[in-house]
Amino acid sequence: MKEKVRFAPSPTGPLHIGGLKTAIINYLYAKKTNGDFVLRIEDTDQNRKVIGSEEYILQSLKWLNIYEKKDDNFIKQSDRVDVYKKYITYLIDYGYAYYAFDSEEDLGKIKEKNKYFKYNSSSRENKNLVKNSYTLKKKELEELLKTDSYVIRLKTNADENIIVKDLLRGNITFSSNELEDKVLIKKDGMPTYHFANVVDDYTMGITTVIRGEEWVSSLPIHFLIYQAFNWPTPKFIHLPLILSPSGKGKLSKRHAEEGGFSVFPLKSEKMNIKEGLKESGMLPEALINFLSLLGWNAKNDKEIFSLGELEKTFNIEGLQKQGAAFDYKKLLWVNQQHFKQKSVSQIKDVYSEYILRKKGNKESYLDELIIQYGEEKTDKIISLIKERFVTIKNFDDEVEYFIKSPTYENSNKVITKHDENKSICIILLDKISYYLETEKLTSVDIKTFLFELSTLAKENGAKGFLPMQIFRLALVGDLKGIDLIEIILILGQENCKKRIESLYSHIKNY
RNA sequence: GGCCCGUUCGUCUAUCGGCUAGGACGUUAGGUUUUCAUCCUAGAAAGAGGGGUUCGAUUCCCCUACGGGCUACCA
Repeated sequence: MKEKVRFAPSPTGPLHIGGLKTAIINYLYAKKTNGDFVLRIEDTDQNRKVIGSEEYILQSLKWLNIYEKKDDNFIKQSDRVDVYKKYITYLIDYGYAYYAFDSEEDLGKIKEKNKYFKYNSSSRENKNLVKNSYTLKKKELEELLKTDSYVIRLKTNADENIIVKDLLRGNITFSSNELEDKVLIKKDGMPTYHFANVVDDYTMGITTVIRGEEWVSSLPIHFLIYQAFNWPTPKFIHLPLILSPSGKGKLSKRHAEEGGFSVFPLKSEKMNIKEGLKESGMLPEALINFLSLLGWNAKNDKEIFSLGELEKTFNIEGLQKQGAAFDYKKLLWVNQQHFKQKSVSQIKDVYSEYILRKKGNKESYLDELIIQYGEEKTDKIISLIKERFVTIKNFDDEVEYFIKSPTYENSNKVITKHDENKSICIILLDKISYYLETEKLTSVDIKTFLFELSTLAKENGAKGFLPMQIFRLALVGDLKGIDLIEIILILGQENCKKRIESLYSHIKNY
């Protein structure tokens, strides 16, 4: 039978890496088994809905390149209320579910008196405690049903062992006495997660349910619903949770807001996330790579995978049982590795998209480079700097000194106010200036010249690398950046001359 | 508190009873690079504790401890 899996987020906020990981594993499982991957929006709680988050989820998955909405791969629970109504009728008619009229206040009071109160076989028929199909007289019941102010609960039996198989964890045994008669249909007529989930998974033909570990405890409830309908259960895989970077507790929405663990920014009346992983410069393929390896491994030492490689290599056997802490530094490293594999034109695409999202395409250093240096030289620059990227944010830093004349705030790193030091620096700057006037720049030529300068510096009691430092300082404004000779060649004679003069006048005023 | 799940370097993990416990991130020390980044080499760093089973347990079983999840008319 063809496999079919689903990713079923609720639109209550941004997609953060926990949800992302579940989505990715579902996707990989579908790919590996040649099955289908569908999205289901679980929006049965109208109160917690955050406007914009459904669109947000769609965008995130599209950005990751693992899902695009079509007619046959998308479902929304709020559109299916009639379906749930139809199925709940069956459960009522056959005695698997019943009406209950206890208000939330009533139940609160009961729990206040008895901390260990459970709404199940132990209390269901207690007339002094609860109001439901079992405790009310027929007439009373019919009257109350007219008010529409009731919930429908699942009827659980006493003293049963419920054994459910999880593909990762094996058989898990629950005692029905520990369960409660969970609400299936809420007072507002909407189904709860438990009910909608089972009905949907069955009617959609889901073969394997892959979801987070937080659902293990409601597994027996779901199992009982399948049993009541006499439906076959799908296979279950409960993925370990992603822990907060400290390793304590699962990653929460709070972390998403504070730590940038969501995909995009999201602004709504309920939350304001300013920066997502995308804005922080992550590549989608790197994020997928990193998240897949958080709780899964290919039983070898390979760390860097393309999406295609993951699709081929993924298997259930490599899935981990214990929770894994989110390690931002390792994500950065994975991101860097992916950048190294990018071509120049890919880098340009990534940057353009990044800057468009960030600044609405204003202040694009890529555009600026092309204006100042032309396509060919721009490509040359990118090929030289891309090795150095950890995130796409590095683009601006690496390129800035090609675009703007440097300020010399950091000149004291090389040139001190000591007369001796200052005077040799001035001599060297003079030499460089003269050289730039007279010589034509070629790589070999510059090398020879720098070697001569080095000798000169040493003769004057300075370090041999001082000329390089001064030259770099003049061009870059700091002791950083790509190979000096490359910088000289890219900037060209005129630019170099200007910057040398500029540094010259700067230190004269020391 | 109850129920369920889990437990190998700081972190992610390998090991399917033979271990001098391997790799990766991070970290430390060197080296390459005129600089920064990269890169290279080396180092420190772990099977929670106690019982079994076994010739032999990180590996299998039990107990304890610790961590996590759930305990809503939220998902």
